[in-house]
Amino acid sequence: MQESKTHEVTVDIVIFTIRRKKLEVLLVQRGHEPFKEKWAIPGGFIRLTEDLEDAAKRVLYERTRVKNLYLEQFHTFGEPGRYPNARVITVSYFALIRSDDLMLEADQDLDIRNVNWHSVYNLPSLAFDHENIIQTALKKLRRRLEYTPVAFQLLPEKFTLTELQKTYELILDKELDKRNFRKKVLSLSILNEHDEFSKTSSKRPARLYSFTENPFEFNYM
Amino acid sequence: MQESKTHEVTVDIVIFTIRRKKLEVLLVQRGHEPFKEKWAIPGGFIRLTEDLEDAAKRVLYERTRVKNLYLEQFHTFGEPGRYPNARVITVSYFALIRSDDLMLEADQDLDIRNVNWHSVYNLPSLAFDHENIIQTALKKLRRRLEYTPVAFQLLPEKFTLTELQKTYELILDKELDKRNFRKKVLSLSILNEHDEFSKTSSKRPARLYSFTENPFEFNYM
DNA sequence: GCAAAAGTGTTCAATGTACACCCATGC
DNA sequence: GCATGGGTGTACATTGAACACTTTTGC
Repeated sequence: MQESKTHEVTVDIVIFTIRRKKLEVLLVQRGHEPFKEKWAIPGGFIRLTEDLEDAAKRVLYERTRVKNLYLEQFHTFGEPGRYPNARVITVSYFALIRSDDLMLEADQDLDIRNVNWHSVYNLPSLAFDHENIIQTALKKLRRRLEYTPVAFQLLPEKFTLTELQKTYELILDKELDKRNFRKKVLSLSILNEHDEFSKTSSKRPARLYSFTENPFEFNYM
Repeated sequence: MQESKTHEVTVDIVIFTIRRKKLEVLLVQRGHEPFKEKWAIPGGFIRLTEDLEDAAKRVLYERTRVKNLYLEQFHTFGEPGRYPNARVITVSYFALIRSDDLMLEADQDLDIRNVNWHSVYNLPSLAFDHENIIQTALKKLRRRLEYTPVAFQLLPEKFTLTELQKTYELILDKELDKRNFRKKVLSLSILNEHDEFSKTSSKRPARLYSFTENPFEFNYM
């Protein structure tokens, strides 16, 4: 048998956010071969004494300066041909990041020259098998949405029901009925109703809600 | 950063079957340290040019002489402390194997001295984090059962509805209503009704059914 | 006062759940 | 003829899906 020590192991992360009323993923433009100048999802090698999830958090932090977000391992990709001239196995995670956390980004001395958000429904040509990884992440995210109200991870602390519905619609890529959606989500007893109203819309103010649960209790596997 | 090449990568497989009217998993008793004499799930190193799933199939074949069964990657475990004195990341699969395929086992010159089936609800003390891996596999299997009639993978080509129901009950660890179960499963249009009847029971013969679909089309992710 | 988004209920269909008795056979 | 597992249907509750108008505010 060949020695196992010639494998390399990375984490790659599909980072989703809602931005400009679209579901977007964070991509990095590669500065070197292979796939120079192609876009790729953020990733990095796992340190020897580092937990997989910690490695994912670290890579994420390096790219976005965001901590404590929703992170879920969804698949490990390791076809021998997926990486040119090396055997690289990648443990893949997807992350959900709130748009208001993202606002902090500009305050940091982050090098964002070659980092950009792209609509998940209109991706550029991607390096490696990253197209497949993103599509797989999206499928898993949609399925996860059936079980847990994970969309809250993409919203600010307080949000309107319309914002919540739009988030579902962007993830599922289909329109939902407003009355049915509200009835359903209110019946789940996961929302706090506030006496505050959104003034961002220039029309009738919308009631604000927040989420009742600890977001990290959604740990189905 | 430390060099990634000191990681070792394995596949581990939780192999389920229905045996002696129980849901059982295949365990191997370790012959050497660490965890000498403890039971463990089958596993092995991934070869450098080998796909992850092919590695899982190979390990499975080495242990059971069974090919072409249901195999699904469910999680990758890599806590730094999970393996003593080494960093071993394991890509874990669960497999479903038919009891009639298993009958072939005795015909082979397989070394089964330190291999045995154990009820998943009554496991011995296990090596490494394998207890956790098995429990995680069971959760995933149960969830998968909600989507796909994957229990067919555990049954012979032709089976009775009672056998199918028992399989569901063993996986879910709860009793199901006979009339509701039959109504549901017959409404799915996934069964061929045969004019043959089971004679194994010493009472009224039960009609035999088979599965209509290619079992490997259930490739949700 | 009108444009725009917020907010609100009912009807119907489909699905899930609870529940008990007769049937065909082997012995 | 009786013990054993096979086989069957109905009533009710829950959930999901379709569908349109009034309210509140900014301008």
